[in-house]
Amino acid sequence: MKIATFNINNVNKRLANLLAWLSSEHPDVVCLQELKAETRSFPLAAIEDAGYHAVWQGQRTWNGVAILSRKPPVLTRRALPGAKNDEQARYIEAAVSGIIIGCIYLPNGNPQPGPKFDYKLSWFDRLIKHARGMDKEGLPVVLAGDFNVVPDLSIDIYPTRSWDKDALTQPQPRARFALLQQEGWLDSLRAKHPGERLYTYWDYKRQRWERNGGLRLDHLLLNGPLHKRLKAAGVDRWVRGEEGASDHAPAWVELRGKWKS
DNA sequence: ATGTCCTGGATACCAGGA
Repeated sequence: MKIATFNINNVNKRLANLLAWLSSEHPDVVCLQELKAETRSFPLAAIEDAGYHAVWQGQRTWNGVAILSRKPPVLTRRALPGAKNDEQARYIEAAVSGIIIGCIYLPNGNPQPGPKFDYKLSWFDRLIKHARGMDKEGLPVVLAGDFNVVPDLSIDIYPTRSWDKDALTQPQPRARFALLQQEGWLDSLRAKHPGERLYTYWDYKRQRWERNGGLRLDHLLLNGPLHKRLKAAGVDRWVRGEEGASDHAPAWVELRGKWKS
């Protein structure tokens, strides 16, 4: 069972890229971020034609998240709990094949310091709290998405000082990511590729893709009940090199065990 | 500081977000 996360950076603008990747890699479940489409503008017909069911939460202009699945996902949430007036479409959750899939688009947080960075940190705190609650219930959970965090500055970003003041590299969000790991959420790409430079995002600016100036921002975290099932993990880098590509590439995990309905 | 890509609102570019 292959579960992937892909910041598509406008699902309608890059629909051809998405469909090409789906037909080539055949993920069973896909978490999408940055749909940049209103709920009614989600390209459901094309996604169904490609063999997927979907649940999604759209928003005009910004954000937007979706979960695609070869078997019908059972929607469990369309927002992250813990805030009364958070209108931003950054979280959707569904059960697929006995696994809870949390699809995450964590706030970018720039510029920092400032209110956007504060929002990033409070959103992250809400995520940690919700993750604890789900873990306590003993269900297998995958938290997959664009966390907008570079976990380890020595290996998850190309050698540079350019991002030193950026919200993606600050100690506060990195400490929160580390806390999730301490609480049993396995960083599956890192677990399968210790010591290896892995990137999932390359800025459009300054030929970052051509120079492999990447950052690892997209993560798939597994709670305890899934650790033993982790078979493989990787990044579909080729997607970033296609015409009209998103600035992110898909990241994925392969889990052992039957794909059950 | 720069660079890219895209949207939206006010135009016939520019601000803003990522």
